[in-house]
Amino acid sequence: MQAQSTQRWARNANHEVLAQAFAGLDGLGEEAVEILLGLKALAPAAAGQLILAEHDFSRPLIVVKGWAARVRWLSDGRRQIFDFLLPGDALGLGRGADHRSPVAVVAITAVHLVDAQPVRQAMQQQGPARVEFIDGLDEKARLDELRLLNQIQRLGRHSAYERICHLLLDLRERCGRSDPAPTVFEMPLTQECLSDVLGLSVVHVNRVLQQLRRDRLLEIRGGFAALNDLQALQDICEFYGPTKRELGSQIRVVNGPVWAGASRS
Amino acid sequence: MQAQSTQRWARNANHEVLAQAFAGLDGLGEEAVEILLGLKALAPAAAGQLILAEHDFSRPLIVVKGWAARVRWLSDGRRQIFDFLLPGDALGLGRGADHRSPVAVVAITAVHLVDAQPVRQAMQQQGPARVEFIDGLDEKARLDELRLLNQIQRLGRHSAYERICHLLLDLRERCGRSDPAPTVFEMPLTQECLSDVLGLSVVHVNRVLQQLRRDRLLEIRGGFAALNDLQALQDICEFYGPTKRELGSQIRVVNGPVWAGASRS
DNA sequence: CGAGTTATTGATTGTTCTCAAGGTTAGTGG
DNA sequence: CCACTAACCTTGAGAACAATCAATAACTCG
Repeated sequence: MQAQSTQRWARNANHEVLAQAFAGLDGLGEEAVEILLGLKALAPAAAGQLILAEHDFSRPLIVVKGWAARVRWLSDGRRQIFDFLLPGDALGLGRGADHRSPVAVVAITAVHLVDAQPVRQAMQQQGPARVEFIDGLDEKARLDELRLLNQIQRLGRHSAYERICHLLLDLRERCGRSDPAPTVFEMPLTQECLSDVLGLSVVHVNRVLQQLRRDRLLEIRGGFAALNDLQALQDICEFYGPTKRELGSQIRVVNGPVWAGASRS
Repeated sequence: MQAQSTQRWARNANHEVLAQAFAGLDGLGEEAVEILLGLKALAPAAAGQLILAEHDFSRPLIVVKGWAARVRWLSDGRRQIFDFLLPGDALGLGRGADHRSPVAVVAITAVHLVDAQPVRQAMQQQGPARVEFIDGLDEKARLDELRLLNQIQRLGRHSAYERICHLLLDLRERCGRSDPAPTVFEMPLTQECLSDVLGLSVVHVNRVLQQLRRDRLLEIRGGFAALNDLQALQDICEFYGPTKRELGSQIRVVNGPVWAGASRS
């Protein structure tokens, strides 16, 4: 009974969400989609619950609903959030031997998960789904890396003001799957969460948010974020999402020196 | 003649360095090693030269000698270094379609590179080397991600003093392949470089380095770093390298709440 | 309504940045 | 061998940004 109902639930889930874990529907064929639709839901994690502890073996999972955070604690209580897992983000789908997670994963809102073990199995066997999954994960891994790189840029070289703009532009792209992404979207992060992603104190986040509100750039209230002036926001923090695909020329291996005088810090 | 001499150079290169690009020799068989030994050297990049521009298509490369940095510039000249490429680190070996690099790559010292295109080809064909390369890259990707996560922790929640300790412990593990890694190792980064990885000003890096020297913890001079008290350094910044494999229990998907009162920021 | 979480405010302290100058070192050509 | 140059490192003073401490207000949910 229970197993059946959770399975039915997964079947009813929008399979587009699951396909996001492989960077979209494009590359997935009949068999792969069938595997995804067969994935079984796990018991939902309530807000605040630990989904995976640091150093634990990670089981393959895909988030279908809710927000989770990848996080680490220092011994004195300082906390760093590395990034967020949103619907369509996966965990532990690497193809190597079982490994331990370098970070903990915690539910921010209630989080619905499906067990992605069948996907891993399909990737270890021959079949059309194997290559599709591997390629999809590869593309997804590129997006994940880009997100970590953007996070490093925020923390390393952005002011508090810029950090908040940059993060919210980033989240906007991930929240709104519509095209163009909406300027108002659901964003359940508290100021405490924001402070832990952005490496700031809660108090300072609060003050900078007020400043941004006064500047009529963005507003966070009641679990929603509203970006009022996208162009201004982008100019402030030089945000370029994964869609920045203009520029760039031919393959170039070695050019002139570029190092000198480049630092402003 | 030229092609022959560059090829001979690559053949003479320690093939253990190349195998590092796949997380070591363990998983590599006869065929894979043969492919690695056949890789052709490219013209070396001088210190300061651009190896790959941001948004350019990246060609598969492996560093066999020297240090490079993955870096981005903001329009006002601020610079962020994301991480370093050391001998045995690869670039553009993802298996997906050709893609543009999200960051620039710049030589810090003179850098010797080999063209890893044959590796990519081997990964697209059937054969024993295919799986070995894919598995090796997978493991390597995990180490790369760990490095980015550590970098985020440094920038987000560490003081300047802790950042420097943490980075140097990290670099030590990567520089000394011997076991245990030596306490003195070659480390060609200038204080300007350090400031751009660590999100600090050059002046402040200089002052904190002096403090660390006075505290007899570490010393950087003449292209070498000396870590005088590993235990103290590790205690200061809670550094855990990729070898931290103790702890951790069984697979655990959902536990009690852990969120409350966790923030110290 | 009441308890707990989340947001806001003020005052103060501290870390880190900026600007500006001087010193050191290593390499180069005469 | 020495003057010269260009990186690189060091130092001081002042300012800006963000953290901390402490308290109060607003919201949320049962």
